[in-house]
Amino acid sequence: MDDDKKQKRKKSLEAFTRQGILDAAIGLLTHEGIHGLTMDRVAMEAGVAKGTLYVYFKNKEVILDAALDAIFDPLVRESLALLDGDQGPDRKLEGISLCHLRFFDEHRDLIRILFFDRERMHSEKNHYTDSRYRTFVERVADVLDEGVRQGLFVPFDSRKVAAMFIEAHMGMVMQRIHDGVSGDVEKDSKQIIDIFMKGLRNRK
Amino acid sequence: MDDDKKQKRKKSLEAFTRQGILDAAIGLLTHEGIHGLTMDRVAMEAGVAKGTLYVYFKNKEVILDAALDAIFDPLVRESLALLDGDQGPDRKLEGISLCHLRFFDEHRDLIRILFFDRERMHSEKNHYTDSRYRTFVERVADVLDEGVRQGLFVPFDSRKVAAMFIEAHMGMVMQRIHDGVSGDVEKDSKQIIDIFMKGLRNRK
Amino acid sequence: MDDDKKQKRKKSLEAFTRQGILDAAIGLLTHEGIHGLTMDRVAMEAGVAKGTLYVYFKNKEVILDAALDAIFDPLVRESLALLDGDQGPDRKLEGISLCHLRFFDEHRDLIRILFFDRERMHSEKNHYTDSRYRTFVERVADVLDEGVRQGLFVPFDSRKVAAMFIEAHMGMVMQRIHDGVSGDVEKDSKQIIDIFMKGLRNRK
Amino acid sequence: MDDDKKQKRKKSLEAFTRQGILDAAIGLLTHEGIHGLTMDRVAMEAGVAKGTLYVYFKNKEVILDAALDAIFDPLVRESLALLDGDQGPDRKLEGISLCHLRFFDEHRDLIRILFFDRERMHSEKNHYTDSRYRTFVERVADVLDEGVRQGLFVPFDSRKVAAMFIEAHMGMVMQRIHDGVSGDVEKDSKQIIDIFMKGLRNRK
DNA sequence: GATGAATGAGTTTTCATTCAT
DNA sequence: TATGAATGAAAACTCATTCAT
Repeated sequence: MDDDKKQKRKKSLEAFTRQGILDAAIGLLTHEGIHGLTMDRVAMEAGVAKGTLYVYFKNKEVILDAALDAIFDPLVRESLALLDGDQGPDRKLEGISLCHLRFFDEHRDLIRILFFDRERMHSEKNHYTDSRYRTFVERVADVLDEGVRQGLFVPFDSRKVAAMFIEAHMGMVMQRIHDGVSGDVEKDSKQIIDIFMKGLRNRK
Repeated sequence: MDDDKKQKRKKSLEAFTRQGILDAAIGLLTHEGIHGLTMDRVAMEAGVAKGTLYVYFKNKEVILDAALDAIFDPLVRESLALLDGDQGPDRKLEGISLCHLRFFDEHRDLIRILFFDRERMHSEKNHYTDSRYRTFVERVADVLDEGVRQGLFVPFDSRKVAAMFIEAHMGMVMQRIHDGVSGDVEKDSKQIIDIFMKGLRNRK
Repeated sequence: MDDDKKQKRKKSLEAFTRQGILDAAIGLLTHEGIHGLTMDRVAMEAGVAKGTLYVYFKNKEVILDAALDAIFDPLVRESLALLDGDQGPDRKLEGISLCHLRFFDEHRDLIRILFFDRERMHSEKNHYTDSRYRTFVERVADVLDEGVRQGLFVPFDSRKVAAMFIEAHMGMVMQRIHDGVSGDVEKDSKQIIDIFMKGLRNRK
Repeated sequence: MDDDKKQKRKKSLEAFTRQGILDAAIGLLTHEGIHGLTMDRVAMEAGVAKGTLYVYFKNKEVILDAALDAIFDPLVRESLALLDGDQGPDRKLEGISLCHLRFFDEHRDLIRILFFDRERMHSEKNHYTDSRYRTFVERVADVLDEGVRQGLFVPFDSRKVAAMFIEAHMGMVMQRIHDGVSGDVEKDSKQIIDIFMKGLRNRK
């Protein structure tokens, strides 16, 4: 029992340090960008020695991946909750649209990380990295398919359209950032939804 | 006349080396990505000494910029020709759509460069870099505005929609690449156009 | 207590490496001049990796500065001790004279470093560098002023004369080096003091 | 005779180019300092090709030397004229003092070059460089000796005192520059002369 | 003689990773 | 487990000099 306790304590302590490192990485990533993420800075920010990083993570790549996962976790979580919900496909898409626009509106620093992620994503060696994005496309495609099945939409290659839908949001976000506009997310979301709904809707 | 000839020869020789360096940079960029673009590699690939690079280009940044310009030149050229043409807005958008899909279909390696460019684009220090993209957005927005003026489209924030339109293509391209599908660009282009046309069309 | 010991050991070890680097820099500086001071050479001479230099010093500039400080530290220390002493102004000047001549007699290699320092000193960007020299001029000027106040000297622009006094020593040192004479510092010092005392003395 | 003319023409042309290169080097040296003197810049400034520099001068070192000679030529010339004149030793020293102070007052940019020269001067490999300075010391020493012979001064090691005398001027100049004072050279010259005259004067 | 394209050794700096303690 | 001193490969950039034309 004592051993059990000890082990538990140890584990929680371990998790604590691990999380501290991750938090440091996330902070660096969001506030200073990809180039701010050096092992030195992470260690310093996390308040541990450089060597310790390698106790918890195999190498920088792994830290980066974990950090990206953690960063986008809220968005992914909210999106999946929506997609798994019991609303109709159209309402689900609206929800997705809104939460994406909101997320990047609040975390505009993340945009350049997202694009960095894309860069890695499409490099041969990092094929595995795109899992986040891929699953998301699949899930959105599922919703579209459901819409088609319900006779709401005309038939189409749902994954391609899903990708378009998602990227269209990125275009909107970038334009918003460029314009320096932050508020009124709803209107912009409505614009996107409007186009895609009209564009896909099955008119009897 | 002799002098004229000489000068011509010299100039062409100069241009030759310059082009060789640029070609090396382009090759590296497309096949190995941004991180493959080191001055050492460029020099090696171009078959010149490292110092020679600095005779023709002030620094790495300039080479990178020139390479990106050269890479996207055909696309930019074709796009602008279309946009400047005298077709109706709808035909122009169709043309743009098709030539983008075709370009990235043939140069799929370039996708990750494009995203890298995006990354730079949104980093504070390189604000100016996005000129390529920005002007393109503006031009597409102009076409959309023309469509609105002609009563073809309902009114909307043309720049936001333009950004969406362009990005939707990127989504489509990425999905095509993921699917390993290359042919049948027309169909996919039609899909995009279909959505946006229906989505924006003024229904009397 | 164990911890205390450990920390002490660690600190001394750290100081050891740091000093080793500094010694290497000093050696290079004195024996090969400014142009011998490359990071490669310093690392090699200190028996550490190049990267290690940057663990202990931010950049080359800092190493150079630290090395110059270390080199001139004995002279500065002795001079300031003299200047802060409670002897009369005339005895203080004699002391300064003697210790300067002695110092450069023993470290004649350093002369050219001194001049390098001067060179930096008067280059626009390194205005701040001359602090070593400037404070010294000020201090000597203070002594001269004291002499004036005591009625020992006639009034004059003390800082200008201080600069002259110091530089006159440099002239003497250079001439001694040229002549290949090393001994009999006292006599030469007396010569300088003689001129300046007679030159400045208030005759009744 | 034709050949003779041709040769003359050639020679004068040659001298012309040579001088142009030298002028460029001098301009660079005075306005941008030692570090501004790159072969590229010299060639550009002189309006010749880089290779041409090597037709007229063996290497950079030679250009530098020639440039320094040219820069200090007016000062050297005036000084030697004074020293060779038929005034008394005291008047000669006064003249030297004044023309030095004036020279550096007008060409304060040159100070840092002078010190750079010093640095080279005392580096083993460039022993020969100090000839300018050495001869000057010798000449001043001659004047001092003359003064001793005339019973004007007490006996002393004239070369050491000559070096002191010259360096004292450098100290004065540096202090003047530091103070940002430019005018009233005469007063400062008088100060130096006053000290050395009283210091060396034979009082019956 | 004049050119200027090309060179390449040499310089500073960064940073992920290792390893003895 | 945790440390952090040490590493060294890799990167960008400079510039005096050479040499074919």
